[in-house]
Amino acid sequence: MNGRRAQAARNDQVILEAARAVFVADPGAPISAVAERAGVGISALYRRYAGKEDLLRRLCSDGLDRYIAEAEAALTGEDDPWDAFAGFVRRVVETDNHSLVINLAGTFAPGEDLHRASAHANELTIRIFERARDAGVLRPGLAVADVAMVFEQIACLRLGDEARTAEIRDRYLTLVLDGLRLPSADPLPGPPPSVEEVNRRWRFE
Amino acid sequence: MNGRRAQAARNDQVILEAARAVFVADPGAPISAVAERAGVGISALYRRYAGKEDLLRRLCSDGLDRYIAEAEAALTGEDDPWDAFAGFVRRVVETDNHSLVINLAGTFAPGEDLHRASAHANELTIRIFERARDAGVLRPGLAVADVAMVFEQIACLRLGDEARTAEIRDRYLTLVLDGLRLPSADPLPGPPPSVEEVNRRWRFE
DNA sequence: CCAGAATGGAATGCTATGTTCCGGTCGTTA
DNA sequence: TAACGACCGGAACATAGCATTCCATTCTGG
Repeated sequence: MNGRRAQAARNDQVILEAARAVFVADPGAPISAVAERAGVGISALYRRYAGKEDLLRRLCSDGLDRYIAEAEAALTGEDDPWDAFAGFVRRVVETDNHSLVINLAGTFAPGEDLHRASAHANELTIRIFERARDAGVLRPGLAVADVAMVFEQIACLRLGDEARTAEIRDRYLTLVLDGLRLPSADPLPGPPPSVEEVNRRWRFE
Repeated sequence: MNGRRAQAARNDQVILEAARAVFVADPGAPISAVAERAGVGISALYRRYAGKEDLLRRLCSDGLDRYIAEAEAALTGEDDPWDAFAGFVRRVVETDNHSLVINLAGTFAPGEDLHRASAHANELTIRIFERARDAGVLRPGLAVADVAMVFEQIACLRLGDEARTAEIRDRYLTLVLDGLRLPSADPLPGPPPSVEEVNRRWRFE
């Protein structure tokens, strides 16, 4: 149970969590900040990842997995289409998932697996969105990609420490969700973002 | 009309505009990017500003002046409290003023004049806000500092080129403003940001 | 025609940061 | 129990990016 092997396994976790925390707070943070936060040396990082880009890819991949898990939960665990939609959005915001994925997009070359995961995430989001739309609880004229933009505009809010930031985000997310749940209101101005527009920020190479 | 003197005067403008454009797009941009965009050499910059920080201060100061001008226009030129409020917010977003001020905050030491201007801007914002609130057109529980957070969450939206970005921002600003104009709705959750919280991001030294 | 303002852009010095390397620690196993 | 090696901390190294300086050159106002 104890021993070098066990510490190494624990470090796997500790390092991932530290990396997540650090890069969510500052996407341009140096590798050394991750090591410091994890309470390990830099070697412990390079033993596990080929380089910074490799770590970033891994974080992003994990982030997508969480997103997918939330989306699946929303599709299977909730009956009311609006509650499923709003709950999903709220949970993604709470876990700060979008901060991570957005901030890191473009800083590394995504692999084939990331593409697939991304496509899957997209598809699930569409299902959640269309279920709500078909139920007639959404403001007219909304598109799936609007959801991504909502994530983005909420994720950029920061105020003081983590707890206060969560509070503030909840505040404005409520505001925005109220604005989305208006079947009788006028459509929003301008063409909605297209999925292609939203995806363009990734570095495809 | 022509000549070295005239070119220099023209360059004053060209450089300021280039700097504004460059730093709005990327707050961490190098000085050389400004020179390139302005089509001048680096010397032309250093002849006018003592250093990067000096230029940033100047940009920020100009930004505040524009903000103040918009605020005063809203207070004197418009009768309806809601129209004054919404129009003001819209114009500030359109000129991308907040992007600049927010992005640059904390990267330089503000001088006494900036403090004064900032206080003035704040005061005008309060007047616009309270006029709308007292007219009963605002959602209950809103605070002045909520306006700053709205600027922030809209300013972080980017999509493709400048024109498309403006469209998208207009789209979500409409969404948010709709959410603010709901006198009968429930108050938003959580304590609103305080002015002090919002100002904390400045580097006071 | 010339003193000097204005400029372009290369040269300089520095900082931040990714990556490598080495000496040390301590389970593990023969 | 003795040596082996996985694992680790962190200093050392190499480099890229950037603010700032410097100087040769251009052009003009008197």
